Amino acid sequence: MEQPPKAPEGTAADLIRAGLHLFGQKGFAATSTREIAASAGTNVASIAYHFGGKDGLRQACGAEVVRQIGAVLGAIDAPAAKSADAAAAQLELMLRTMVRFLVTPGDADSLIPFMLREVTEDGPILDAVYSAMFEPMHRRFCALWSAATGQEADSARTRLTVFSLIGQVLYFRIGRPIVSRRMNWSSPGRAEADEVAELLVANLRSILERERLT
Amino acid sequence: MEQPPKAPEGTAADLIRAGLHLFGQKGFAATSTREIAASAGTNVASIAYHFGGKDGLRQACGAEVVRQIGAVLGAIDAPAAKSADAAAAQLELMLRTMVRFLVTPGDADSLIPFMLREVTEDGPILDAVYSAMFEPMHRRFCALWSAATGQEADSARTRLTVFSLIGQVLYFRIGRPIVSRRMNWSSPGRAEADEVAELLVANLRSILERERLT
DNA sequence: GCAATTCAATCAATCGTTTGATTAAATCAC
DNA sequence: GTGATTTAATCAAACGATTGATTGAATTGC
Repeated sequence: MEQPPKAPEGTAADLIRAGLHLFGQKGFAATSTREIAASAGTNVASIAYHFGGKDGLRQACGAEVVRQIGAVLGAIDAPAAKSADAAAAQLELMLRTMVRFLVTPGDADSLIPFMLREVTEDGPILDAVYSAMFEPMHRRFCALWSAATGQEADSARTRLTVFSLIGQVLYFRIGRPIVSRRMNWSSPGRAEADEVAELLVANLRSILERERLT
Repeated sequence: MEQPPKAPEGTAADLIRAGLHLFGQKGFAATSTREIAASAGTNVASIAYHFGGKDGLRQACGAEVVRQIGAVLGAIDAPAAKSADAAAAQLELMLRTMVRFLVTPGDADSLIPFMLREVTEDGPILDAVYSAMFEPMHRRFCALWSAATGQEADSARTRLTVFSLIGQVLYFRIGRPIVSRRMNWSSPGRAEADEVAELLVANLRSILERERLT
């Protein structure tokens, strides 16, 4: 039986929280260990004690991202859809969940900037997060797409189409500073997230209808 | 008459080139002035002499991005499309151009990581680049969309739809490390870019058909 | 009492910037 | 035209500040 990794607690957890926030906001190199310690309400030496050093804390932050996202993902882990329509409905639900999670300010505010930086860095953290998170998530999406359209689940076309669907969602988070300016959003809330979600679901339906093998 | 801003030359240009490359690759804070100077084949003091300091070089890099992208954009600046079909064709062309420019390795290799970091940073550089580049580009896209569908050009729906189209393209660049892993691309070349372009054009057509007011 | 943590203090290394000297080209006075 | 002077540009060297890491003592929880 697969045990869910335990959540850190105490000073270690405080340091990870501070690290996720500051690394995501200012970048790894631009964040000093003293700043992290101050934000966590502890001493600099705690970083070396708990994680072996600044790089160790970075790794721990990556693991914490995997853990948290895994918890959210595991909650909506549904059994394989029986019919094409059920699969399509499940795709829509996943899309809405993603949009709400990504666009609405909340828990993800620390996770996403951190991960975004790790992706552009393309370092060792990304390797771990990719195989633990991105790939399984993408595979599940592809399987649903296959069930909904009748297309091959691991054809290049299917994989790219799924990326194009995910890309639509992610851009509204990654490019949030730009989108907010253009839309005159001071800060995207629930209403704005729903507006985006409705549009992206409509896009999903249009693309899905085209790809569907009748 | 609007004069195109002149391209820097000499040591200043070398420093900007090195700055774009290193800032984009490792981040602003993680790049030392000595490293930049060495990469540009000059002395550290040149940075302060030409740009007033490290921050000045960062600004100059932002201006250079605007200049280069502006040059590419100005070249394909077409007159307003006459018919809906012509507008749709022009949208497809712009999409293909964007995909090829973004996905294929080349000149944009330094520009995009740099801009991506500036966007996540949401600093003063982004303000300048947004009004000089992102907004005009987005407006033109919206106008074309309006001409192709009959929708209102500056409705929230239109603006969001255009973002969703741009998002599809950008994700294939931003998430390139992830996409490449999943697609087993060692490095995306012309063939891969065309494959992506064809898919995204097909998506464009599907969405456009739905939004078209008959 | 003892092991686990946290602390203030300190370390060498590196950071961005400044300095004064040096060079070659441009400008000036005549 | 020509020698004197100024300017633009680059350089090695050094500046104070800050970095991540380490140390040994103090503190905590049991």
